Amino acid sequence: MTSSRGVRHDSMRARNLAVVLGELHRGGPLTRAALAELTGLTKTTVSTLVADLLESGVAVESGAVRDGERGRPGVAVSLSGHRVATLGLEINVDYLALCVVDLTRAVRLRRTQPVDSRNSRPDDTLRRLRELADAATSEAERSGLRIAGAALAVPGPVRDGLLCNAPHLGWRDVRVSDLLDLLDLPLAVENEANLAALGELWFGSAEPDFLYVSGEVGIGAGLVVDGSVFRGTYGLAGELGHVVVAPDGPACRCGGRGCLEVYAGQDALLGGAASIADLVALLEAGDRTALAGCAEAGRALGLALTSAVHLLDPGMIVLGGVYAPLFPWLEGDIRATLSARLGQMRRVPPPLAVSETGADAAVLGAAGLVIQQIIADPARAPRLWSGPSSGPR
Amino acid sequence: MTSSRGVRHDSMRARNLAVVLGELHRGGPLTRAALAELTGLTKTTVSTLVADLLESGVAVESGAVRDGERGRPGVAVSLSGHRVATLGLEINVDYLALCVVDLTRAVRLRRTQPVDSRNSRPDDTLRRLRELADAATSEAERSGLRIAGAALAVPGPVRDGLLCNAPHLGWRDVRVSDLLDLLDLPLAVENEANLAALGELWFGSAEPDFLYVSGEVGIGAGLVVDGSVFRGTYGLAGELGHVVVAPDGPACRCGGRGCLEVYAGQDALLGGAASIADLVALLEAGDRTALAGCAEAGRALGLALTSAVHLLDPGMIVLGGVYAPLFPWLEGDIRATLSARLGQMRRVPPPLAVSETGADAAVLGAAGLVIQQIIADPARAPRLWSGPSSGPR
DNA sequence: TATATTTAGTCCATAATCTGCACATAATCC
DNA sequence: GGATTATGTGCAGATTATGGACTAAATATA
Repeated sequence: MTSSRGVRHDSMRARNLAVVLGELHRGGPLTRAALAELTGLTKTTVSTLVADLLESGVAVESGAVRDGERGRPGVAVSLSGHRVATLGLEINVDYLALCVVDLTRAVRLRRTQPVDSRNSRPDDTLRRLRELADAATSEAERSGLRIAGAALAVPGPVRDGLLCNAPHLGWRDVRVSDLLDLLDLPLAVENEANLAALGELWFGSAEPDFLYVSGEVGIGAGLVVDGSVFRGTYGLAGELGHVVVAPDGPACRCGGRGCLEVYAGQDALLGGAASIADLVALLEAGDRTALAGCAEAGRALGLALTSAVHLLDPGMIVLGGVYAPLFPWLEGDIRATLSARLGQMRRVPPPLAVSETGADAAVLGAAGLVIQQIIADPARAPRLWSGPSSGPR
Repeated sequence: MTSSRGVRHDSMRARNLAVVLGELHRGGPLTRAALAELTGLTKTTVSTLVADLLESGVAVESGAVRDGERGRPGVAVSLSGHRVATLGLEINVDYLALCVVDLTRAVRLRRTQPVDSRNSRPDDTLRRLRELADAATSEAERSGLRIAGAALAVPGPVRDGLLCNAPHLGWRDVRVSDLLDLLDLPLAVENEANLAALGELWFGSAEPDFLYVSGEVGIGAGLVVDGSVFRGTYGLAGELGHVVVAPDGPACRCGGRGCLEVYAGQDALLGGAASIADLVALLEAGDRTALAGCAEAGRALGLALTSAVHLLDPGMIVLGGVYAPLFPWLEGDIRATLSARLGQMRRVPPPLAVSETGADAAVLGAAGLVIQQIIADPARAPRLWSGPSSGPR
């Protein structure tokens, strides 16, 4: 809907560069001939584009390829993980996390630092995060990687780079990007649940359509449709935690009543247990109270997900965060509720699965997002085209 | 996420043609100089592109333009409504409808035929619709319009051109497009609520972000974000009617319990009244039962919309269909419920408004959708470039 | 083993399209 | 009436992709 600019020769080339890079990213190593076939460009054009990619170190030739067919073998070209990398950052309630991911989406570095940021001052937390990031950047550069961009996951909705409201941190309207721009990198800021969903997309199940349910202190969800996140109008979509489960239920800290979070948030789940690990131990031991709590949470999740399925139409549902270890005790009730309530509307309810990424889904998704941006428009990535000329020739 | 093809010279030109056309569509009459400014193309390029548009009759020059500034006045160029038009079609439970809309989105023709299609045979209904469409096409062509494409609104979810399930018609898995392709036009098929939302976008409030709530026998909703409809994974998104309002409420025909439709569907609203007009009369007369029914429906809508706001993050909420005439009696309860429940999460709840389009929002949206497709890619519109050569030169 | 066939990748002349500048045009300003 | 300013067009030149010829390197076949 927004105005778009005309295409000139240089943007045509930039686009074709992106198309070639995109195919390399999707299809693993490919010969120039295969790239020509896939993109519809001629072999000549592909050759010149590939030459640019090779020169910049974004791609490498990885030896001859035998198709088992006759004819001259092609030279496989693939993305190079040796030169370009991105930085994923996360601020959460009780830890800071970071990772460095290369162009092939291989994780090159991870760091987690336990920091209790409940009711913290944003400046302090951000300074600490910057120190972490600086150290990681140096380390990455020592191994020949150039950090081309960064993204930050925060536990709350983000609108135009402004963290609107992070209740568990006690932050409100924090312009996070300003405070971190000393990193001298383009920095994207995004909701933790959305980035965790992307983490699951690129580092987990690899299904292109699903709803990632992030069970933390709060409950968020990130919907991925055809490989990209649905953000809604203001980036506030996916607040599964406050979907109405019981109109006259107990009050929720959001001001409503009977929200999902009241029944299935981390605090509700824990009950008497001190931690999720403890809770799992209790469940394994067959503790009545713990089992009943989980069953109630499962039913509540089933109800909220019923509404979510009707409104969002996810391809599948992936449970992550604290729900991952509790999955065996939640699965049955969620599935039963969904099946009963979706009844006539769908032949089968969306499949239900556990997240395949660990606790660091969000940082991974953050780093992966920047990779995606680079693949989508390599010509605009600032640190890609080093040297005297400032872009692909 | 899906593979995309390389850009060649002809696609560069096609894209620029679309960009220019898009600006004309958004910005009313514009001079070539203004177009050059807006698109970033040179005046020369714009001139040649505009020449193509003028020659094909898609655009017209509409006289000199005085900016009040000095300098040579420009010639205003605008979309022409005299040559290209599209056809909007709708099959609903108790009527067939149709409209012809020209490139400027002016409505050139409307037809509605009351037909009770409850438990009908698809073939019969489609044959009747085709007769209507043929007649309208002839009439449009007599006034010099060329129908360049059509879209059809149906009361049920659509997936890949297949009408999956229209409970009120009693249809299931009907390949609607096949049965209508005798029209010899490209035909898109889409859910009634989604198209009604687009109708509201283009022929109503013109806000770029909103959730259109379509109250009919069933309750659907179409979310528009930045001028385009959100469809979910399989095109089933927006089923507001089956969002859970009361987990243990009365059974719904969908198999669930306590769905919104049970409280606020047309049947529930009508209560004893014979029609919506009757109901309005009762409400105006202060009938206790009718008022109580509306209040309950309003509260239920408020609850379902609370969940919808959390999950979809609409810019505003527009009530259409039978809710339009009942708006005065629903507004208060909906607003109160939303405000109370969204409390801490948002500074203000999304604005609530009545639809500005009448009952024919869906047909209008259907015709408008085809217009949008033409604007977005004029080079590919089959009937645009008539004459010996089969495309822009 | 020699030759034909097939496929990969490069070279170069050609074609399509946009740009940049010069220029004619048409209005206002003084 | 001349200076100024802005619009729109013509033409040479730049950029990029194409298409066919050509080289390269493998297998198939005689």
